[in-house]
Parts: sequence; structure tokens; C-alpha cells
Amino acid sequence: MEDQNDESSTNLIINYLPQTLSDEEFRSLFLSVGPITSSKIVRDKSTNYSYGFGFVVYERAQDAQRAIETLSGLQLQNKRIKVALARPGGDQIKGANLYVRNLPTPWKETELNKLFDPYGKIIQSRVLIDLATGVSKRVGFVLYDTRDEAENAIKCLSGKTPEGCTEPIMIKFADDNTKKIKQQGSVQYVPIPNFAAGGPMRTQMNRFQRFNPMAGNFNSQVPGMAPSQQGYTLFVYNIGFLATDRTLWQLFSPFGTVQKVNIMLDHEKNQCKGYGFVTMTNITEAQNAINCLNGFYFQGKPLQVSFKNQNQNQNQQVPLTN
DNA sequence: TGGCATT
Repeated sequence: MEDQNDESSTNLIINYLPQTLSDEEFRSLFLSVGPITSSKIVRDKSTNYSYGFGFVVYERAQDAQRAIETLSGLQLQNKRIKVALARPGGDQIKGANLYVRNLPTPWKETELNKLFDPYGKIIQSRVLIDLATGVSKRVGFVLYDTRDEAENAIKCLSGKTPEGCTEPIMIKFADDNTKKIKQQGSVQYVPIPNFAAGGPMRTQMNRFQRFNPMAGNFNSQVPGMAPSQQGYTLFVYNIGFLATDRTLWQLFSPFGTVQKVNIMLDHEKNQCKGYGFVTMTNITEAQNAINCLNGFYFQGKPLQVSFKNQNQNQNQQVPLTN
């Protein structure tokens, strides 16, 4: 009872970290709750690429608990981080992730969980959604607490046609994604432009926004965002009064196809009002531009970049007029 | 066959 400060109650795993979050930002965020023993974003050893999760060990269990309560669900850039006690490591939790195919199209995580729940403790699950159409890819993942549970689920469910399904579901152990991050695909890891990379460190406050964890699903990738036939329009705020259309082209072209840019002008002063819009063709490229440019200092001020249709959630600075 | 759940 006395020693509640062993690692089982002080070691936290943090999931859904934004790709560009630095180790320093990560550390200082969790330091704001109390003294910590260690912090680490898990990265590829050779490329330093973040796997999107990390660990923090607090000195005191009570601070770890408070970090869970106060920081889980915090929106960082385009992500909502999740903070939870880390499970004790060990061989039994490795290889516990399942890949599932032939799911009924309407199924979400709720239905997937219901099917897999009887065979073990589900840590995380996901149904893959086509981002452009919003339609299920009929493929999902179920991560169990232990390998044994995953094996059991395979044994019991493989080839079965569960209630609500019209064909047998296919279950396999999932590929270990964290060990071989895709290097192919040019938009996966586009370097940020030099002026952003070399600039001062971003402030945190402009990117930290409270979020009610009960209001949303941790699994949703791009909440509140709707594709349009004309492409994906981004709202760019704090771009400065000297900005022109050309500025937006220069900022966003490195991330993919830019269809259109539109600087909002103050016609009396004949200068930029400090914000504009950029329409990109490809949602992945648009998202990557957001990941890389949101929060970065540009000419002395932190840019705010988001999907235009998402702005109602994000400390709106100006009314949306187009 | 995941914008990444065990360092």
C-alpha cells in the first residue's frame, strides 16, 4: 500500500502524438503536471521518425494519475493524444495485434469490439475508412492485451460468419507496422520548408486546445472534415500583412498539388488581412501540409493551418466568409 | 495492412 510509486503506476504510454512534436515539447507538456523520471518519443533509430507514441515515467503515481486525467484527450495540432498507464512489457503482449478482413460495410469499432470482446481484453481497435469517401474499407485491426488472447480469437472466429456478416471474416496476425514505417510514398514524410524548419520553436499554447474525450472517438482520424469535389480547402491564419498569393504558393507547394490560393485583402490598406485559403487536390498532402505548417513560425508569427471546415473547433480568429 | 499501443 505504501509504495504506490513503482512503474506499474508511474509509467504512462502516450498515443496519437503528432508527427512533428519534438522531444522537448513532449517533455515540457508532461512536466507541467509534476516531476518526471524520464520521457521518450519512440522513434526509428536511423531516421528519427516518430512512431506516434511515447512514454513518460513520473516520480509519483499521483502525478501520473493526474496526467491521465488532465492531458488525455488534449488536442495537439491535428491529433488528440491519449494518455494511459503503460502495461508492463514482456513477450506476452507482443504479437497480439490482429488484422481482420471482410467486415460488414456499416461496422465501426463498436461492432468490431463486440465480436472480439469475448476472447480477451481489447487494448485498441480500428476499422479502416477511406478518407476520401468516408466508406469503410471493411478491414480492421484488433489489438489484444496478450498474444494468447489474440490466438484464441483467431481459433474461435477464423472463417466463421458472425451474426450480421454475409461472408466469413478473415483473421490474421497483423504486420508489425512500427518496425517498418513506409518509406515509399512521397507525401508520407515531406520535409518542412527551410524557413519553417530553421525558425524559432513553436509556441505551444496556440496549438493546445482542450477537448472533451467523451465527445469523440479516439479512432477518428480527421474529425469534422468533409471532402469536396473541388479539393480540400485549408484555412491559413497569421500569415502576416505582407503575404500575397505567391506566399501561399511557396508555403504549400512543397507538400503537393495546390489548386488555388486566395489571400484575403484589406482593400483600403491594399494589404493582406493576415489570413487566406489554400485548396489542395489530395487530402493526404493537405493533411501533411497541416501537420508540418500548423504552429510553425512564419515571419515571426506562428501559422495556424487547418481544414477550413474544421475551424469551428479551433479557436477561430476570424469569421469564415468564403 | 493503421498517421503508428510497449521503449
